Amino acid sequence: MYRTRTCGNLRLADEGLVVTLAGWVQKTRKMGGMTFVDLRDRYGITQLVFNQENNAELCEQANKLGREYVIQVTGTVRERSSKNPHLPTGDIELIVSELNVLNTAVTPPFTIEDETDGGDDLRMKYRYLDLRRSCVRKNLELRHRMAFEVRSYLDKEGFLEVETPVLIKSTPEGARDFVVPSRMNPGQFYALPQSPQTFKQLLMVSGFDRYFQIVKCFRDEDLRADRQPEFTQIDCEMSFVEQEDVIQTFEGMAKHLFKTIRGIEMNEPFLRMTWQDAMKYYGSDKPDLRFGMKFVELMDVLKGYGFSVFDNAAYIGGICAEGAAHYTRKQLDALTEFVKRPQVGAKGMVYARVEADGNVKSSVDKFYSQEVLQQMKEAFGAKPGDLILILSGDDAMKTRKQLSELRLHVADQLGLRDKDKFACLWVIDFPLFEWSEEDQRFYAMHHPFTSPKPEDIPLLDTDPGAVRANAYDMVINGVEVGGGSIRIHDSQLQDKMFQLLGFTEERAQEQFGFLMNAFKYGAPPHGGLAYGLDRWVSLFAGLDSIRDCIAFPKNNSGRDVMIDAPSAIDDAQLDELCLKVDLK
RNA sequence: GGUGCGUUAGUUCAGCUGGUUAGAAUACAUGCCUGUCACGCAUGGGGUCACGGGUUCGAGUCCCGUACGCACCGCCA
Repeated sequence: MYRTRTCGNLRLADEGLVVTLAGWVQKTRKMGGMTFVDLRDRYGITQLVFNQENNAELCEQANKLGREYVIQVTGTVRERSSKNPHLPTGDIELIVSELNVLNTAVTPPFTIEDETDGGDDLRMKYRYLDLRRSCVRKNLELRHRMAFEVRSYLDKEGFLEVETPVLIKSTPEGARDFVVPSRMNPGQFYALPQSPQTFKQLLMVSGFDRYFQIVKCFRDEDLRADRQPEFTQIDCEMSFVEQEDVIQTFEGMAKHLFKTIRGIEMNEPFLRMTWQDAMKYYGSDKPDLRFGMKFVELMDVLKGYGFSVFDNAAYIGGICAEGAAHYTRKQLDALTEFVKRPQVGAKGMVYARVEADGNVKSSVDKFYSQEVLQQMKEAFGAKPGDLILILSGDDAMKTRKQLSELRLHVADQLGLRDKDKFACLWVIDFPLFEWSEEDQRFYAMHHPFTSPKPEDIPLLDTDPGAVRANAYDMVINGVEVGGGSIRIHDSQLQDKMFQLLGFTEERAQEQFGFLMNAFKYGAPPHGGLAYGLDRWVSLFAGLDSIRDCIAFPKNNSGRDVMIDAPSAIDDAQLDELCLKVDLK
């Protein structure tokens, strides 16, 4: 037996016990006559003591230990004379009587401590060392516990976990596919699933009724802090349900997670907001509701006073930052620079302070009387000490998105995005279609299997852009943690959808014939949802990037810098697959 | 495809308007130290200043390009 206890669980009550521990040398502190060694394993850190007086030879051995040596020690648990309140095991130490070096280690490239000196790049290259750090390990432990609670909740609700294939068929809609060449079918390719969407719908046709799967999905698109090329979804589907049933079931799961993982009881139903309102009041389909700063439209108030920027605008809107009138000219100029960055794209920003006497002082005073400015103040319900920020533009949707960026930026500056505060929201009634100027056609906003709201079905022929979908997203703190829809289960309606999306009958048959055929054999009404596990975990862990809750993530350009993938393959492999690489 | 920031010791960084031998902290090595836990003290080794080109009497520093990293826009049904 390599060990009888772990480095995390010895306490004062264990005093006098003779135990054997095994782990990694975190640090040695040589005091001359005595040496302290911090021994680390997955469970914690235990201090080992070697004393020259007791055993000179052993102490000499301990002095030769390097960082990250793997050792096994046997010794007696003793109460410390000077305790360390920062460690759970800080009341005790191990008086070592036997030391066995199981393996040596070269000096690691960064310190393996919570406050590491290593940069992200280096940590990813040596991820196996990074994962020894307790703060990273804790994220994976949290991930495990969350996945466990998800299974526990869904099992109790009667869901079955069913695995669906990873080698499937490429579809042109949506994200780019990762593809895998087939050796046995030369010139043909599998695609990795962007989601198990069609399979879970087929399972509904098969009568499985309640399905879920914690499953890897793949999208070959550019990455972000919250986007990896392979990511994990909690994918769910239910039969004989309406939107309300799905929302209730998965709001229940969210509450279960908040309760079991974070100890937060959420008794109130989550807020719901239509997509229209989300865009109108927050300029985003995933508004962060931890704070206010709801948009106020100012077309009626500020138009027609000779300020040409506003007079020619298709949209004028603003936000009110409570108590932010202390912003200096320099800070306001920086905000203007922020909105003028190409990533935001506004032309400029107008600001107005509400002063102590209630008067409004704005950057465009010469165009507006105090009377008009007071009307504006009323529109916001602004108080003395508040700061009003206004954007305008000739494209209402674009301007709202810019205002949304500004809102989030100001909230960050004012410290309003508290990671321990959670604002949960359902965004509902998404549009069914999105018009693409570039391709001059409609695309499905969610996916082509999303059903329209029954009352909007007549609009399919007259005004497809106005059709609302039975689709819903769950948004927490401005993060889209999941989304879903009630699906089309009628093959004729599905035909019509493909038609509107510009599919010829042949192509629809070729791409999705298997699903449409299945629907002819008695498809039940069904719908579902998929949660993003990585986003849920990083939200609960308070992380800025989902990378830190993934054991072996990809970097910004989709590379695994540890194993150095992707990589070229040799000619024999290419020949076998009948492939030729032509790097232009 | 685009924008911004960055690349200097094992690591994290400083290095101003170009000017002797490129620094600090930490890590590492050696020695001292019997209650440390960010131990302390002393000494020491450690650099292709990412790469290529240009400007200049002279480039870590200025300019152009490339590569890589991070964040973002486009993209992500």
